[in-house]
Amino acid sequence: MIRINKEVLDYITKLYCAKNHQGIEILDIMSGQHIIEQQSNVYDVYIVKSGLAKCYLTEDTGKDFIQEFFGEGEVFGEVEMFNDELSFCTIEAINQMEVFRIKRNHFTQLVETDSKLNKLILKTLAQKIRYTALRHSYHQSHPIRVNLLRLQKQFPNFIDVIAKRDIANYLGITERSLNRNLKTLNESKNNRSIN
Amino acid sequence: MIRINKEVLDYITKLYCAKNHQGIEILDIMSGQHIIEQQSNVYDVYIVKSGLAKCYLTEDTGKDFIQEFFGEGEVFGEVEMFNDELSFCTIEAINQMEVFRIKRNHFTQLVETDSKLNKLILKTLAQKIRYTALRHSYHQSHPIRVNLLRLQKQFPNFIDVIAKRDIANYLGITERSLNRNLKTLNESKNNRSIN
DNA sequence: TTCATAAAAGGACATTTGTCCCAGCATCAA
DNA sequence: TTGATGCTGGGACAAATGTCCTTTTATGAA
Repeated sequence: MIRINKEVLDYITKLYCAKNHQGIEILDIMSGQHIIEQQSNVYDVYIVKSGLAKCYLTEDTGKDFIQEFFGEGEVFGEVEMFNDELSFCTIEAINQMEVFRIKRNHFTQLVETDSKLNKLILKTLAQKIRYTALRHSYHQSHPIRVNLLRLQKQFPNFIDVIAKRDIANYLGITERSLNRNLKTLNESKNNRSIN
Repeated sequence: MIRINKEVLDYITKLYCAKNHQGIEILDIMSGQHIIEQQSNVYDVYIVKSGLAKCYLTEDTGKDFIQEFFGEGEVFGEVEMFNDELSFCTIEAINQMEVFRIKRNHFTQLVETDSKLNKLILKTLAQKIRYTALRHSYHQSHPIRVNLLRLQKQFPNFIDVIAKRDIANYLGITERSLNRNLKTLNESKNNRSIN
């Protein structure tokens, strides 16, 4: 649900300092701001320094589907770069953020010349494939209630950090359905503590 | 649904010939054979030369979730390699296949030294991220009927090539539900042709 | 404060999907 | 032939989810 990548964060931070900020800038992002817009060109690669963003696609039905929540060290914009296509998702800050920004050409050059970064990016992409596969499979194969319990176990306070609508869009369900399940979860929890 | 990657197929075929088969072998795979097994070590990277495989995860509930169908040029085993983890899915031939097999160490070395292959693999990984994101979003945001129409448009004969059970597992629904939707689709088609 | 707006919660009903089960049909071996 | 087995399609009912709508509770701006 909330992805972080400490390895990348450390490496980019090191690069940022070592090269005396050349080619890498830090941006402040307000909550609600769109860093990347669906169906538009992407000219830079970003790495989350602090704060939280949601990555979502808007369908022709008007429904939003949240792919992931990006925390520290998560990279975005790189998929569009390697594919050389328009962005397939929107990246929106859900609180105050700081991000590293690296221009496309500069990032390409870094990946070509810095073999450690090259490996790190290969690994990062592979991780993205792995965890989205695992998550989608789990969501499809388990009832909503079980998915909520799983989130609760992994991120005990997710319900406070992330808006209900976003949680519903992440699970691919309606808010109504989410509420129903949360209610029955709490009821069964209370019943257990009474008995 | 059925992924192919001509660019990779061409490049690997070229490598296979140029290096006089060194480090790359071709394997014959029978229908039904498991090339990679979930939760086990992966010692090689594979590229589909011909035939079709399904890539699926089996959940603790016993349900299978099909990630994708791999056709010519699709790469697998590389995600596990870059992550250095056990396989998260099973790759099973659904008809007679031929695959290229490259040993892990050799593939690592190729990716490090052959900058064209390096770029190709980066692109391949990025494509996997992109199309799975698009597909899952579409599936979650549209009713089954619309998803079937979409498959029908993209792969007119998918219903003949792929078993019903596999289609259901790909869409994350039961066979019963798949049948119902297929039936109403055909009925509305017949009604249109009558009027 | 007050008003406007958004977020959260849930009632009522329609629709969809899942579960369980059975019938029909083909295949194959005894 | 006969019986066993597996595959497919679909009926009937239960359960889950979506849709629509109302009420309440924050939240923020004027």
